[in-house]
Amino acid sequence: MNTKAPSLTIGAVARRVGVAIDTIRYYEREGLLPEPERRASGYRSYGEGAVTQLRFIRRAKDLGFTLEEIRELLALSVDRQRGVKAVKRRAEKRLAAIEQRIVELQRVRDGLAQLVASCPGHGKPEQCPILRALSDDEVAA
Amino acid sequence: MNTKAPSLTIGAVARRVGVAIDTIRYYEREGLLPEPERRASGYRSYGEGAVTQLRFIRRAKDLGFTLEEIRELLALSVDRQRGVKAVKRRAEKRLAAIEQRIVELQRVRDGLAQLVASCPGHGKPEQCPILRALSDDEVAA
DNA sequence: CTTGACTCTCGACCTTGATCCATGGTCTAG
DNA sequence: CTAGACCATGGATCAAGGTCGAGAGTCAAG
Repeated sequence: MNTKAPSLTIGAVARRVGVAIDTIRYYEREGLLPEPERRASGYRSYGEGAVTQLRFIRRAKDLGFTLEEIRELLALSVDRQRGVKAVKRRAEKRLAAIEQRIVELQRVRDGLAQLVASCPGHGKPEQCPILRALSDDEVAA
Repeated sequence: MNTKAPSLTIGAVARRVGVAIDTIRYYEREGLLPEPERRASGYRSYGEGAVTQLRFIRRAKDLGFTLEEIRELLALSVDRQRGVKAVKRRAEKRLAAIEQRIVELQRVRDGLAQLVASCPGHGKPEQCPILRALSDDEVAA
């Protein structure tokens, strides 16, 4: 297996994940990343787990989760003491929120798709369905 | 048709559109709304067009456009002929981004749903699939 | 040992999209 | 006329999510 302790510097982690060093320290301050080990010099010393967790954060962020939401997601793994049941409940809550978000996005997508489909892509602005839909308030006048 | 000049105060516009007065002034500063007429007193005086345009901005914002993008859309909508085509392209781009986001969210949802389904909701933390997935790397991709 | 790259902390600053405040003028109903 | 809404400006503040710089210590190569 793997018996060696990798011990990456903050810069190495940053390069691996493709994120700024300052961002890593920022996440640490914000409680999204655990405080890492320190060398005698005070340098932060990370293992592979930190890389994984950081990637998780970036992916979640790319999906539109706020840092606060990500903090919650990560809290699931900290919940060990509070039991599997609590973890499962939180996961279910998260799942429901994600599904809700998908539904909302789909609604937006459908509306926009319809507009795009009905726009010829030329002609006068007054006849562009996209512009009309955006500005019309169906006051019928 | 309509021969009277409506002349709405900023507050009236705000109430109609459902937006804060400060937000209207903010949009004006940011160039999303044209500078309105002024009464002798200095009060801003708006016509129905401003209401329409403000609604446009809010709708576009709800569709996920940034204010910067909306500024562009507004500029384009004034541009006859070429404008419509550009507007459609922007809308298509936005649509693609939204669809991409939905797909990614669905992937996350499926993963999380699977975890939730496979977790008994009791037992030892080490055996909870949710915790294992979050703490280990989720190589599953 | 020296150089250059790297890291530390702390605090200031940035962007977006607003929102709030102070101070003071305006408008309208009674 | 007067009270109570309403509006004006300029600047401060907010929240999120970072980003940057100063000043100082550390590390690895030559």
